[in-house]
Amino acid sequence: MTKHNSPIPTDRELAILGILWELGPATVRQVNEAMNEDSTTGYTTTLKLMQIMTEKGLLLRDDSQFKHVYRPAISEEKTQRQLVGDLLDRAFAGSAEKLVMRALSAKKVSAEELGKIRKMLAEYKGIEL
Amino acid sequence: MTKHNSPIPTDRELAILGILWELGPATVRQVNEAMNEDSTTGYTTTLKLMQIMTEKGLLLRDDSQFKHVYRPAISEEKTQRQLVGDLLDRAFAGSAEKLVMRALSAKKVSAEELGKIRKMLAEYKGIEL
DNA sequence: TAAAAAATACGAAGATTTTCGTAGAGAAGT
DNA sequence: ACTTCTCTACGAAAATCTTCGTATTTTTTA
Repeated sequence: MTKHNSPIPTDRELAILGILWELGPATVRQVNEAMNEDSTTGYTTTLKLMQIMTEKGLLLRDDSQFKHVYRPAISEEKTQRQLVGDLLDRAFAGSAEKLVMRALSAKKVSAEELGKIRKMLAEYKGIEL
Repeated sequence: MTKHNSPIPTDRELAILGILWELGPATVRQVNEAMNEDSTTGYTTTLKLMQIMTEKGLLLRDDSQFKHVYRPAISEEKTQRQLVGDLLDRAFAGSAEKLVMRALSAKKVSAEELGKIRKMLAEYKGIEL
């Protein structure tokens, strides 16, 4: 199994990260309420998860106040790179082309978004040397 | 949590699928040996996993011979679409553009592959309206 | 300031995934 | 035929992930 310097978030962990990416630093209560717009998760469930994530190094906690405030320890960008890199290895034998192709058909991208992607790609200069 | 018509393969399951995509229909022994080029997995572990995958509908089994022969029940393409679609939802709030961007930086794509991707994208006809 | 409300800590149950040992059936070698 | 090797079946341990209940502490409210 692949060993990562920073751990790959699990499913629920990623849900929490997504909420924090959107809200910015937030309390357990805020995260739990955002969570419950979709499914229903007990407050202490969310709390426990966030405590574990803090132990794992996925979140940082400001506990100077009674209501602790959490934020991601790793940037959205890096986490996303990690996740997509992981998927690339595990399901696409490293072929970015195939992954892009599948992404387009998985989601029926609009002509507009397709244009944006083309533009982004045209401007994209490989990795700097 | 999202309910899928065909189940999303777990980590180990995906490893097995990847091997079958590469080898074509194969026995447990063959899969296990391919597996052990990376890590070390006991033979019965691989066997059990493949039996479970068959129950789940991820694999098809030809048991007309003593040595059963397995193959994926779902195409590589569809599985990949499912996986990337799932990641799109879970980590990219549905933005294909961001996912593509991250894929490029996750893997340091060569100039050559970048060219191929641009070409594929230029030829790609979005979903017609 | 006492009762109620809200927050954290923590253990442990439940669910899922992964691994393996053992038993027994079928093939192969001598 | 008999011993050995290989295969499948299957139960269950081990590991991981998710959920929640209870106890305790702090804040708020009446």
